[in-house]
Amino acid sequence: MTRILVVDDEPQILRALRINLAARHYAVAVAEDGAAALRQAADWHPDLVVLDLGLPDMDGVDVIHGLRGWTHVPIIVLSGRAGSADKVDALDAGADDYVTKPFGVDELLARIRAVTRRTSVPDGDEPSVRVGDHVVDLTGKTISGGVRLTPTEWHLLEILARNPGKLISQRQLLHEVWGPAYSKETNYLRQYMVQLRRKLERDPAHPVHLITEPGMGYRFQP
Amino acid sequence: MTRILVVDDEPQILRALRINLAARHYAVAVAEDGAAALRQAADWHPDLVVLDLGLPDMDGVDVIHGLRGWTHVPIIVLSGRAGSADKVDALDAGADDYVTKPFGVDELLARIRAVTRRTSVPDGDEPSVRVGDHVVDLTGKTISGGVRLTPTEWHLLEILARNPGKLISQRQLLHEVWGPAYSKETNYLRQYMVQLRRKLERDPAHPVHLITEPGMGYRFQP
DNA sequence: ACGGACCTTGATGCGTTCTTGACGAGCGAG
DNA sequence: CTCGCTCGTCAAGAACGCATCAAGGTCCGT
Repeated sequence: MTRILVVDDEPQILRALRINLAARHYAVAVAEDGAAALRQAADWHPDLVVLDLGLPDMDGVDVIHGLRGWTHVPIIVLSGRAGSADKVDALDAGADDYVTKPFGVDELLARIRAVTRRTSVPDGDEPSVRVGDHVVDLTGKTISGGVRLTPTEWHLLEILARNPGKLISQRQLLHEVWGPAYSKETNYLRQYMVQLRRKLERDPAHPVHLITEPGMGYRFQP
Repeated sequence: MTRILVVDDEPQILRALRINLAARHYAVAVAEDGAAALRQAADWHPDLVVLDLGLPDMDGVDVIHGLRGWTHVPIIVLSGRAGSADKVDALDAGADDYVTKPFGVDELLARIRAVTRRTSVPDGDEPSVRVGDHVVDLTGKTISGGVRLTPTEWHLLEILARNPGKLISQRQLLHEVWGPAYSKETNYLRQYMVQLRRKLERDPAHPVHLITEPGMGYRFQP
């Protein structure tokens, strides 16, 4: 289920979007100001953010920057300002689309579909990877041999497996899985890497696929 | 260089876009009807298509379908029709964005940047350099031949490798890697240059790629 | 309320990496 | 020729990061 975070300070818009999105079977969370939006995004990891630029506590463009600092989650901006400069600023800050209020709900829904389609398609090219004796199906969330992973373990493994051979910094992993507030909690990483290795590696003490790069991060080696 | 195919039957729009895009260092091709657009896309493989829906020979939505049959190239639609249904049809057919005419050139350019940013990041260009017998991948932090570098070694090598052929002063290297307080500790540099050469150079005693410029700094020679 | 699965958090031991000092070789200047 | 400087090399203790174990804590369904 696609998770959408709606950020707006006008209750009627919030209400209308929540109803419409829920009717289309999206999971919806809402935030009424920029600080709450950033917190929600970090906690909940939405698949899409619908962001009103006119927030009470901070500039909408700063919210975009705050999100882009650690995630590439698609952002669709809503704004009452139709000026060209406003659009350019928001898009160049990292927004994916810009819709001028008043907007048609049908149009917004179509743009949501367009943006989610674009981001979900490239992911689907590598459905399964091999780790040791097991075959991991990233899309189906299944592993051969009766191995089961917890949600956090899946999240971690996915990030690594989608970048085979590439080093992923611990900072990036912590940001993606636990949120920006946990950049320093490397214990979490150690803990979960141990569990992943225990479940997937043939010899957990001498990992072949889930490699530690001391002081830098981790790497998935196919 | 990003290649953009512009599809429009109005000569003045074609002309304006061609000039503006060329000025931003995009490679531009044009087509004046749907059939030509499909042919051009197949031949030239553009990185982005800007498509006017009001073409003389066929419906714009059919052009989108024709493209989507074999490619996921981003499509930005231009249209004089502002109706919600038109937008929904085009977006659901596979368009990535929908801009209503008349449009601001700045806005279109920003939307082009937004769309290309999203599609080009996952592709991930792989800047790799050769040092002696080894191939160094700076983004994946990998080196051929099973060579491993420590974080500090990577940091140092990155600065040098990102400026091939250029002389980097010791002051600058120390400043970047160890911080402003260590501008005088040239022994650190000596220490780590030795290790880098030992790991990368064919003959560490007579370096070919990691060159010392006595009294000034170091240079990476590709 | 209870039990289990999952997530957080702390502590310990060990291997690697970093830091730091010292010494000799090479080189140009006086 | 000698001095002064910089660089390459070596060595050793300090500091750091990681794997691992273990113990709450939280949230869920029975």
